[in-house]
Amino acid sequence: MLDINLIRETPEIVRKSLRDRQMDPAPVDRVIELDSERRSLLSRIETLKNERNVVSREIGKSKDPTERQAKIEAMRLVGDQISAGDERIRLVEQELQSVLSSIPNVPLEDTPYGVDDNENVVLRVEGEPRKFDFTPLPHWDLGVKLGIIDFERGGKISGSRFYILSGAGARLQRALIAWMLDLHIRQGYTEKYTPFMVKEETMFSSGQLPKFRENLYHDAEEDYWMVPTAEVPLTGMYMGEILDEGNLPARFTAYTPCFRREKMSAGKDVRGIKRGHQFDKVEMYIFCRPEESPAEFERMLADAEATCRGLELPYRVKRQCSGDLGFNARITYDLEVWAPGCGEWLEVSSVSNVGDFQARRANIKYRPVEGGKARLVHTLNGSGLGMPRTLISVLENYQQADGSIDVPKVLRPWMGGVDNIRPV
RNA sequence: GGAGGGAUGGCCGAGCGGCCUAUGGCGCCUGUCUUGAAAACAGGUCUGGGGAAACCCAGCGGGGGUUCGAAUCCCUCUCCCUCCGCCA
Repeated sequence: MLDINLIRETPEIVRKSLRDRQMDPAPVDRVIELDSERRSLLSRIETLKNERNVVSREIGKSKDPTERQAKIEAMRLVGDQISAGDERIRLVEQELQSVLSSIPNVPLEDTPYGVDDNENVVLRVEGEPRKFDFTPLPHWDLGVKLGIIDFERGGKISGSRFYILSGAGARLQRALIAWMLDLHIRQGYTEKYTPFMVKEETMFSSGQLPKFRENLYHDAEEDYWMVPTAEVPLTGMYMGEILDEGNLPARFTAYTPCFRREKMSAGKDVRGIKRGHQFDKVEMYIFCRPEESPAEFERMLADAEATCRGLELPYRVKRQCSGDLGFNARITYDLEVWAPGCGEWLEVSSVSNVGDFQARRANIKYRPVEGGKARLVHTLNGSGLGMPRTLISVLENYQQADGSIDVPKVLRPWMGGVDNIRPV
């Protein structure tokens, strides 16, 4: 959520942000109207409340029954006006909240302008794509031939966009998760194991609701929401809290499955395991002081890149253009790894600096050591990395002419001595 | 699932319709005293909103209600604790 003062004082910045994101700037003007209506109602009703408070106290002290009765009558009328006024304020505030919380974060000034993801800017390409002396297979062929991905039975038990990883495939993914978590711990993050189902309030805090309702799984009976990313419980941990400055920056890493309905991407990426309703991800998340968030952002990018380097996968770094930038983010870098079998760059990580946007919504502050008012923290999130796509890239990059797959060196300690996956 | 007990400021804890405009203690900050520290004493110490300011409004787990007036009474929900049952 944006600071209402930003909209009051410099609405043009927010209008431009919406236009750059290919959105209608009209909500900005609605916010301004509602805000001024709210303030004029407030000053009127609060005056009445003050009167009632003062007179009620007099009633308590008054000994004269006639005077008492007259004041009670008068205050009954004032009370009616207050109730009516409070109701109007409630409606105005409700709409204000709803409009305000639908406005996305303002991109950093140097964000490249672009209409959609086709205009994201490639900043760097790292690593040499491997030269094959045979035609590399896509993972859906490799997986089936090796007996490590079972698409048919995945579909049988759960429907489309589900699969079963089997034997060395399942173990390889588990090795990736364990290795990544340990890497992030060495990089200074604290591991968290969180609930995978959360309350509605938690979804709202991290900005998933109300905007992305369509993409979430929800248990109506118990009102549980299935997390679409670990960002949700990690943000939620501290909602409504004031943190000690001494604990900042606070860096966390978490493995969670992620559940997404993928309604918006119907028909896209249906082949293979690139886009499922359930996938695993290791996430990084940082709470920090506002002035250190740019440096933490660069650090997080480096930490995410270290996973690609460790796996020796060729990858490239892209900066999201204005039209592709996520709702919460001021700046986002995407990491894409090369998958030689399907011939694509696969997005395995998005690293974002969210500024105080999520913190305002979730009401997460810190108390400066030197005292004074609590200030909003800045939050950053980044995948480190998304599992199925990393797995795809590992399978496709490490495939051998004989159809087997070499296990990347860093993963071997988790593979029980297996360094090459062969057909079963 | 059943029975009972709780939820009040950073923490502990009083408060049971109007001297609560939230007592007291601990912690923390500032001052006095001291070479310095401790102790003692004095003052301060929550969040959000409105206002140029003075100041005002709201908040005692969440939501609703009764009343001129609610931390306090009523309804409801959530969470925590104890015991019983069931269970990976």
